[in-house]
Amino acid sequence: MARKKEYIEEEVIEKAMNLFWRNGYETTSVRMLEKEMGINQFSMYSSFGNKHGVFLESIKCYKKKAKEELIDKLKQSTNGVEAIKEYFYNFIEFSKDTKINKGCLLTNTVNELGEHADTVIMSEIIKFATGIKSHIIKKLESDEQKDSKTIVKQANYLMVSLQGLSVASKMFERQQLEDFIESVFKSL
Amino acid sequence: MARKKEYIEEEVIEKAMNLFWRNGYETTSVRMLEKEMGINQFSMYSSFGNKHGVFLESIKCYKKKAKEELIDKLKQSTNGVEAIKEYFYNFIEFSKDTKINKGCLLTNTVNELGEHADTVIMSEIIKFATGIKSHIIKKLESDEQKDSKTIVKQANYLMVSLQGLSVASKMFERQQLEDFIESVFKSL
DNA sequence: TTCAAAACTAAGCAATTGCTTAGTAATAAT
DNA sequence: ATTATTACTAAGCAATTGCTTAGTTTTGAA
Repeated sequence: MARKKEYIEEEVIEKAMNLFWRNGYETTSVRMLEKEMGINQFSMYSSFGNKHGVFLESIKCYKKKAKEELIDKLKQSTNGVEAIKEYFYNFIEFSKDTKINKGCLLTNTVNELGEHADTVIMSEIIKFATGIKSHIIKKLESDEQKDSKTIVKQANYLMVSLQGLSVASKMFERQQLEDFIESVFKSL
Repeated sequence: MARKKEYIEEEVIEKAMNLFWRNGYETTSVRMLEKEMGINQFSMYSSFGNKHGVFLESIKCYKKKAKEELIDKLKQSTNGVEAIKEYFYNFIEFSKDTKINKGCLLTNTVNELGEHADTVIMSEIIKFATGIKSHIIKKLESDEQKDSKTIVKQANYLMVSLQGLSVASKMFERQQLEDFIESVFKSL
């Protein structure tokens, strides 16, 4: 009855996501997306509505990828606090690019769009951050000695440190990042 | 012989700087700069060459302001490591805005432009970061017990933490930021 | 007062932005 | 084979981008 799509939406969104990850939202033009995704603007707009829609799906794609490559590993590990440290190191690998790292797409987005960021996108980001935090808390709780108050404080500390690692990975050398991670976990 | 300028370049640049600080480089258009600076585009271009030139001068203006309000205080203090902690707290006040903080203009810039950033601007940023680091090292050295190797490691740690604070201040509440700062300095 | 130099106003430039639309091609139930 | 439905191509839309330029006003030394 109708013609078939010549592309798989999930596949082209992953390409879009990588472009947004490298360049940010504003700097990524629809023409660039066209080329990278390998589809026409018409197809883009009929599949995802507008540039914003492409970005929103890219965010979801990123979350899925980060879940598979980072969060699931954290969840499965039985190493307690050491597992969180591994998460930090895994993140550096996860965000690797040509020489300079790409950071975390979600952190990049908040940093770029700030309060101008769409509420739907912001809620996606907050949900993700909340998820990571609760997993960190679980790992901290495996250390019996800690009371709940210090656990919350340490979780906050680790979350901000993670942000720091994301930004710093875009400008600092590997050694400095490792120094940072080691120092962060020395105090726990 | 010639007509007088109706504006003071230093004054209009400070206004431009505040706009860049709030919005970032790309999102700040020449029309917005026109309004905020209170001068015509022609004047802008004759004084500063192009948008990039306005930005470069804004960066210099930011560095000057940060020096006066943050770095000089750090330098003058005799509180050792405690002085660095005060620097962290002062930074939060320094970057305050309506509800959400603006972060550090230089960190924001690296984060936005990444490797696309102009080399002149990048060298300005690196010079600034190097300056802060050397001041931090001086304060760390006032603690006699530390050997030079741990001082370097701790300085790296504090620099990345500062980046983290900059980004986190754009999305987290005051309490979480304070928890972070306290945790950072607990381990030193 | 004259007049060249500099600073102003404002209109407009080409290029790029996100997005739309008119026309054509493929699909499969009828 | 016909036909309605959907997906494609590609041209083009208004709006905005950074920047320029033509023309006017101000200035102070000559």
